[in-house]
Amino acid sequence: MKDRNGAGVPMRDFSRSLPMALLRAREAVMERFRPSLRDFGVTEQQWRVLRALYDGGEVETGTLARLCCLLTPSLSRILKHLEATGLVARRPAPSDQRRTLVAVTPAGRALLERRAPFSEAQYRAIEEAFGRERIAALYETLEDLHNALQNPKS
Amino acid sequence: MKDRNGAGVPMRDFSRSLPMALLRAREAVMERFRPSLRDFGVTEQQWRVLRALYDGGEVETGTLARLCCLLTPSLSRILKHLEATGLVARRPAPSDQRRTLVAVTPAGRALLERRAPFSEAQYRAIEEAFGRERIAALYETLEDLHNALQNPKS
DNA sequence: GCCAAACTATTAACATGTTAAGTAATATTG
DNA sequence: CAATATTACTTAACATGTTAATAGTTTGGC
Repeated sequence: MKDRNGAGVPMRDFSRSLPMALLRAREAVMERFRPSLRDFGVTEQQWRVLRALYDGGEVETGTLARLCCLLTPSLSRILKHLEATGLVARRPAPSDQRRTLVAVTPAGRALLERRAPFSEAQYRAIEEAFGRERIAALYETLEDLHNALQNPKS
Repeated sequence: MKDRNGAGVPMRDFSRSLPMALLRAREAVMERFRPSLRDFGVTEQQWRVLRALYDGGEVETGTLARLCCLLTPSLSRILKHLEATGLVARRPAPSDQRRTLVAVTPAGRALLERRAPFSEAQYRAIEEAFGRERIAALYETLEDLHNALQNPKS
């Protein structure tokens, strides 16, 4: 009898909280990456931004926020910091002065390339501990879940 | 050729970031719960604390932090807030004055019971959108991942 | 061209995440 | 039992999460 209150709606078991389960798993993963982030003097979010900019040229702030799963007020502060430390560069978009284009600088790229091996080593350790195929399946499940919730049946 | 830098360590595709994948999925889930949290005037973390206290009596601060996946400095501030608003009560443990015991108050319990139905409704919607069995399987995978990373082969 | 509406980025305010330092109580050791 | 180490919690400082408000641009009707 989980319903200790008599209100008619039994309280879900705390262990069956989907946000908690996702958070716990994420924390377990992040524990592996935090040491090298700390060693290189960047936060998790700052790294996400640099990482998203590595592949190519300039990206609009709004797009960057979606890519990094950051809200624009957070990204605004992060970019201010990254610009101050010379890791990214910003300029207004020529065609639309409202938009800002962001790009990684050579210094930012150098930082990315120095830390990448440490990150990859942890990925190998994680895949060894949990199984390469299970990790791949998890990626797919998580993406499916995201899509299922993002696009309601309309 | 992903290795655009010549450094010998190709950069992992950004879409294959496990922390990002877990975060994106979690954000998609949380979007469903944020409206009612906001309506009831509690943050996600405050709710986690109340939720963890619902089942029973007094819980030590350190235990509560582990249960809620919060760091103790964060929990310290959250408890101060919850105590000030009368949703929880704290007292020093009789046997060890260093420890603090936390319990939910009747007001806190009332809040829990008022919001619970809204939360459950979202769980039903999520299960309908994604599948009850797939959700159950995901819980298990996430717990396995947590355990695999928590307990290294020693 | 003018004005209201929509859009983009930023700032503000409060809450939390993260690491380091501090404080008080208890446990250990010599 | 006194000096020391350890433990539990808190505080501090800086970075980010979250929501609301603001400022500068652009767009669309008229």
